[in-house]
Amino acid sequence: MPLNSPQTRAILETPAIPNGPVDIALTLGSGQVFHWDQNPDGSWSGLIGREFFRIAQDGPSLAVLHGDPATAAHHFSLDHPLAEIEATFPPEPLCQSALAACRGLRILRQPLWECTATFITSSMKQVAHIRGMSLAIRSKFGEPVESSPVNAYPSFASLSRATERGLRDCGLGYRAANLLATARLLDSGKTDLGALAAKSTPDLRNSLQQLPGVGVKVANCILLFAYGRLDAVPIDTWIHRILVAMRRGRGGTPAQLAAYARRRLGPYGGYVQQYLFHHARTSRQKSKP
DNA sequence: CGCCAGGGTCTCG
DNA sequence: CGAGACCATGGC
Repeated sequence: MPLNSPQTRAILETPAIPNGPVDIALTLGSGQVFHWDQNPDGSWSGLIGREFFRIAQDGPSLAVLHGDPATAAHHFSLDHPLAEIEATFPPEPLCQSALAACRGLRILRQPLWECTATFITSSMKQVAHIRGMSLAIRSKFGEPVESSPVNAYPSFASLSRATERGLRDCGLGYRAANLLATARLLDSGKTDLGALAAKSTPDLRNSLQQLPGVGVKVANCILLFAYGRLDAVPIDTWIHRILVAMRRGRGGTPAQLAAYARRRLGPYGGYVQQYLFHHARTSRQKSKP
């Protein structure tokens, strides 16, 4: 069945064109989210929360073949003004080449708990490993979703009833205790991730860092990928190296590099960071400087 | 085998 | 505040 047939094609109510293009492969493959699968026909299957979606690239926009188009448009942030965002990219060659390579990559709006949990498991793990842990946790603790091969990510209430051993069996290692402790803290009601959204970015960052397993880097990932704080810049090993290169080899303390990133990457620093991260990871040559 | 991966936490100056 | 040790796991 061709993607363009009227029967299988559901055009988004809100065209993406006015806000710039969206590239689904770049967006889903850039290490923000870890459970989507590409089908033989090129379309992508995955869950947004507890709903199953099948989505294909359709020119500069998306064709939602299964699922609610409005939910997809919100998740893929089709309202982000991409042309305006691109215009804020710094003139540095590193930033401009990343921009040229990643046009259409959008920062997703992920469910708060799901994003928090997956990035708690992400520390000192490669992207492929994070995906493996996400799928294992979904399979072992998550609930099945109609027509989806992948289970929904388990709620914190559900995970709070898990055991550290059960989570270690999903490959989490020492991260298992952190994920379990955070699930139980949220289940106690002492912290409400949704209510935290009213806070300023610095206050929200501090609140997130109270969760076991959430330091400044993971907090910035949650700020960027779930709370839509587009100026938040997660500094992992890749971005650290890039920032040092932009400073012509001059290193510095984490606080100094964070200040430099905030000053140099601008109001959409999270976007710049994501383009730099994905471009560096996908264009690494066999020879390194 | 050694090294690295989207780090956090604790301890000690 | 800043630096170091330690924490598991898997791929290359």
